[in-house]
Amino acid sequence: MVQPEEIFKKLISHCKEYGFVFPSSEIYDGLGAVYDYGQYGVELKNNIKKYWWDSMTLLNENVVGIDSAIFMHPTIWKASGHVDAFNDPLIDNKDSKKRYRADVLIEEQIAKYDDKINKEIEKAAKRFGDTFDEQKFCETNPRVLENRAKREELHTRFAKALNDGNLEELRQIILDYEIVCPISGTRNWTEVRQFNLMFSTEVGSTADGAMKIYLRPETAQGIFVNFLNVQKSGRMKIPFGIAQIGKAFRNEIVARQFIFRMREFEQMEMQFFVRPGEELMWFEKWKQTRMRWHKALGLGDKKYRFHDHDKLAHYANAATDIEYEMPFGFKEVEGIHSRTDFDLSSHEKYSGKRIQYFDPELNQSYVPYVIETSIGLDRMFLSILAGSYVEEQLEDGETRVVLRIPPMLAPVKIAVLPLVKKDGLPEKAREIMNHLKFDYPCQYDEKDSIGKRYRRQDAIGTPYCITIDHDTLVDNRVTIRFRDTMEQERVPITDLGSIIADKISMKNLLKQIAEI
RNA sequence: GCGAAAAUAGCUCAGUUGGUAGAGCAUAACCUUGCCAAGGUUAGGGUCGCGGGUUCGAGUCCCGUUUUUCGCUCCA
Repeated sequence: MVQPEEIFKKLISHCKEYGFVFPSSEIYDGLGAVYDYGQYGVELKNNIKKYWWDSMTLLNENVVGIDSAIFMHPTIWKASGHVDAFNDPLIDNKDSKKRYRADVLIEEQIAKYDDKINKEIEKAAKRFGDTFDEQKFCETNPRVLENRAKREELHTRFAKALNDGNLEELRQIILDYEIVCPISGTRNWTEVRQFNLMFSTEVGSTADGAMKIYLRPETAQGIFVNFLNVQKSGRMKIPFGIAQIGKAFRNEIVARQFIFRMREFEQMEMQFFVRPGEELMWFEKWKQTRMRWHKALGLGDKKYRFHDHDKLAHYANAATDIEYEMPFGFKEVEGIHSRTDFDLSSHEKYSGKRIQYFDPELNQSYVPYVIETSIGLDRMFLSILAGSYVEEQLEDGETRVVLRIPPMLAPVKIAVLPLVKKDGLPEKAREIMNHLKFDYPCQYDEKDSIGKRYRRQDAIGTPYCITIDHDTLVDNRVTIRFRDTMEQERVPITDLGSIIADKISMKNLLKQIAEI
């Protein structure tokens, strides 16, 4: 029994060896958590995009697409909450391995001085009864004075460090005041780090005129800020959706597990705008629709599950993940969130523009509620490879490595193989390929034995191999060999199109999810 | 970010107490063969992740660093 962990390692090797995924900048030692897609990877990825895009825009009359810029006005990220939510100075205790906000630790220390002072005052108040003069006591009692001075000194230092954004000073304060970890009780601290999720850059050439902008950490905001544009120019009526595929960037501190968590990644998002009060009904509807989309690929229904969120984000009133069983456990591939009117309202507030929809049936205006479906394209890619990669034991004891990629997503659909590279077979093969290549991604191969060529195609997931032999020259029939069963069938060349077209047609896949 | 492990050819790996860099598969050419990783001949490909140190001498020992995997942590 091969461990899932082993399979994952093999899958990563396979991705590199067969041109699906390469580490970025590899000849310069690589760049952490960034990957490039190779010649077959990009085809698979494009096919996944097409499946998603068509399922959104073709199957739903009321869903349209956009492609917004990665650069956006910086205020957008204030409105979305991304700027404020991630500006905390954090510090780790190496013994307990717990992470704290450095400013909170210091504030707690300040509170301790306050406690000490208050205790002195309470004690004195009990002792002196009605004659107790708190102000005078505080001005004369040495212990109170000492604690007050220390508190004041700490507070001044702390305020200055915060103001200057001086992270080293924050750490020094924690060391100087001998602040310990509440759990381990030790002072074994790491550096203080500012966790900023967003990558920033500058627009404008000179330091004076330069404006700090961020690479988008999600594609959703590009849809929200274009809500009015699309609604008005497309004469869209609620409910309707806007779909988008694009890159997003997050400066993850821990980015790992191959392409599962990358710093640069691609999202496929659809924001569906609905009447307030109807959002949970639509949430449920999209939950089912999206799960159907996943399961239609045929990787196995048991590999998918919902994970409903108990703790909801500040903007959501319902949320679930669609998880896929990766070699390293069930992991989120897609998120479906009921985002309420948080985003549009926030943009109304920050932009000063009225972002509302006049509903003729209700005869009133409102800020629409939003159901978001957001899928990580790279994770989807990984789930398909993980679900397709098989090391198969053959009857003769040999093993073959085969990628059982759903045929409509496979990077190469057909391999055209002359049985031998002489006697006019290559010429005949070329002739057949020249007919097929306009409709299907084909690959021609005449090197090595036929068996070896079949295995090479198995390794990149090509569903159909067509072999041209000596008889072909006479009867115009070829052997078609099927990837998954290894079975062969002899068919007329003229039938090839009809045999293959059906099986790799995206249309049939879409029909599957539309009809239910 | 903390801790652990690893890094040698495109891939998987070997490399003896420190003494001139290896295999299998893959790639390319030719011969032979022809339906599931065939055989033969030949060729290309590695400053052993990078930088220091110890040593007469380092792939091998020590330190640092980068990258990857795993555990913990984080993921609005």
